[in-house]
Amino acid sequence: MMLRAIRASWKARIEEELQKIAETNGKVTLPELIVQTPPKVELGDIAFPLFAQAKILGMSPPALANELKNRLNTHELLVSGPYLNVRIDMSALALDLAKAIREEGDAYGHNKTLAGKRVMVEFSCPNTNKPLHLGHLRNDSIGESISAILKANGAEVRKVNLINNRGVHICKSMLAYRKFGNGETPQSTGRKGDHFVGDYYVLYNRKVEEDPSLEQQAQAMLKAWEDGDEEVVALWEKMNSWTLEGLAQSYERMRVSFDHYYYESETYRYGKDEVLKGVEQGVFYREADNSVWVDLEAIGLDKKVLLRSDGTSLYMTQDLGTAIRRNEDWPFDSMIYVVASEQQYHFKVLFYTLGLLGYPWAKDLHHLSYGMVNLPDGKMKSREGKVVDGDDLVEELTRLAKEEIISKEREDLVGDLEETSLSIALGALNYYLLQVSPTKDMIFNPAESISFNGNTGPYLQYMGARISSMLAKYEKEIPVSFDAGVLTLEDERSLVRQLALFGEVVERAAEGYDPSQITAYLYELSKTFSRWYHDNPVLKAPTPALVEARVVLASNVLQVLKNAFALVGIPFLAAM
RNA sequence: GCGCUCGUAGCUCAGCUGGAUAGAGCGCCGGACUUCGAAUCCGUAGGCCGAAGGUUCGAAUCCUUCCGAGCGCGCCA
Repeated sequence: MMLRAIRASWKARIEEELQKIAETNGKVTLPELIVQTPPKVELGDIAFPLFAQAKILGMSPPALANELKNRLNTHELLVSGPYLNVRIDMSALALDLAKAIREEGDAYGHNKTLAGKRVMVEFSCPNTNKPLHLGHLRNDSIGESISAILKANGAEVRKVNLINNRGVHICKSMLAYRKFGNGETPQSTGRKGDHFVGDYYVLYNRKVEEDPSLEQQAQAMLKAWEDGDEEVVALWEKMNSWTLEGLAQSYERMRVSFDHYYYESETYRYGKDEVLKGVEQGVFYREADNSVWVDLEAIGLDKKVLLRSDGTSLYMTQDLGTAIRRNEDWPFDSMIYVVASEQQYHFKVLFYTLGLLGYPWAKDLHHLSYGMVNLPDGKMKSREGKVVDGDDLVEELTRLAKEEIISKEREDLVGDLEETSLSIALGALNYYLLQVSPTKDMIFNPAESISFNGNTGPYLQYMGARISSMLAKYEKEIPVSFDAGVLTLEDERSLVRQLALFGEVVERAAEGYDPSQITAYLYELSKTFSRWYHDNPVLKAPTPALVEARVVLASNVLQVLKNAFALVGIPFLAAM
């Protein structure tokens, strides 16, 4: 029986007993028991605070706790002040746990709460006028992680990327290139395509300060693009492909992938018909100047325009259309937009407006809003080129990881030096970005992010590598049956308990759309393990029974580390 | 001005959705490698949880007000 079932059964037992006490006191209903985990292992494994029940029964909580313990009369219960705690039979749990982990393997900790649900996750959504920067990296980390977490909860997930390849900002880099490019190409300069195009975007922003007329020229270029001007469209296609090639390389290196791409150059046409239908349905209204509006008073907001007076569409219009189109392409039960918090208003309006149009799935749309990434000395400014470039950052982290491996003389141990260094870099980066709750703004401290010591991704990877290395020295198969009764240390108890809790953490992470639940869990588990492993021999434990039991425990920790790594983009390494 | 989000150790962050003495990492100081990998482990110091009220047996967590920060509030995307 696993921890959850054990808790439920104790809860039922104690509630039943409470009910008996209540009846003798002439009371009928008591509030449901709260189930908690005690802060320290010495206090047991399950805690039931009795404040509310004691109050109704007119007893002090400690008295009630003692009364319950006496009535139930088992050594597993202990009273700690106002709490009635259970110290469960850890060896039984350890056996069940080992069996479950052995049978489920990479799927241990997964569940079926979202089985049969189709969830679309949109993330990344880069512009084609510049390379990925740190902000995109946070977006990508969260997008990949939440997708993995939802899958682990049984959902069928479709990851989609919407490429913003259209608009006046795209024309700015095109304009600068046409004026100052001299026919250079990524090939001729050896510059990665997205950076090449990005350079011209920065150049535009510099030049426009001297020559404000560039603004109008960019607008004119956009008009020409929309009118299908051959020369402009050709330039657009050329520069777009440069950027997209560069982005594809970055995604591959950062292990980010998508099931489907949408392009704004197509989606920008969507939505107009839907808005017009809304006018017919009477959920939107038309002003005298012919513009179309939606009234948002019902959700405490003002009014929002959906079609311009000249009949052309807006950002909101196309997002309406795109959402509808996507649901036709791949009917989903819910959809998650991983987009920075600055667009909260937009999504609030979008979801509400889709509801007005009568789409039942509108209530299942979710904006996974995440905070800004700032630098210790302030904001990033992409127009000024004051950004932490994604490729550069990964490059630098990889270089430092490589140096570390070399200085420790582990080149032979790790096999592929490049690959291992990159894995460590990505582990460091993803962990750094995901350990912060998504809703919060965060400060990215370059000096700190490249540290591989302390509460970092590489620390976790190192634990995985050490366990792997130790188990490789164990000559025999990992035992299938063992005597769990010899695992008597508090840390061993704590490890078993934490491993058993993993599934609930996976659920919580999905419910809250919060990968930081997983990173926090990982650190706790690793910390407990490393202390235990530091203090206690495994292969050289004093008795064969203890060796077996500890080997099983270590291999269980290893499996759970791997499973959790997969949810937060930390590559597993058998050696590093 | 209005709306949303957020104020926790010097710095960067947790805090299991209202419960036990508020925890980590970094940094500081001090310990542990003839021992399964020291990218490790252990210890010391460091807090009026932005402030004041309120609800509650019980508040970092919920409510109100104030202070401070970020982001929104275009027929831009």
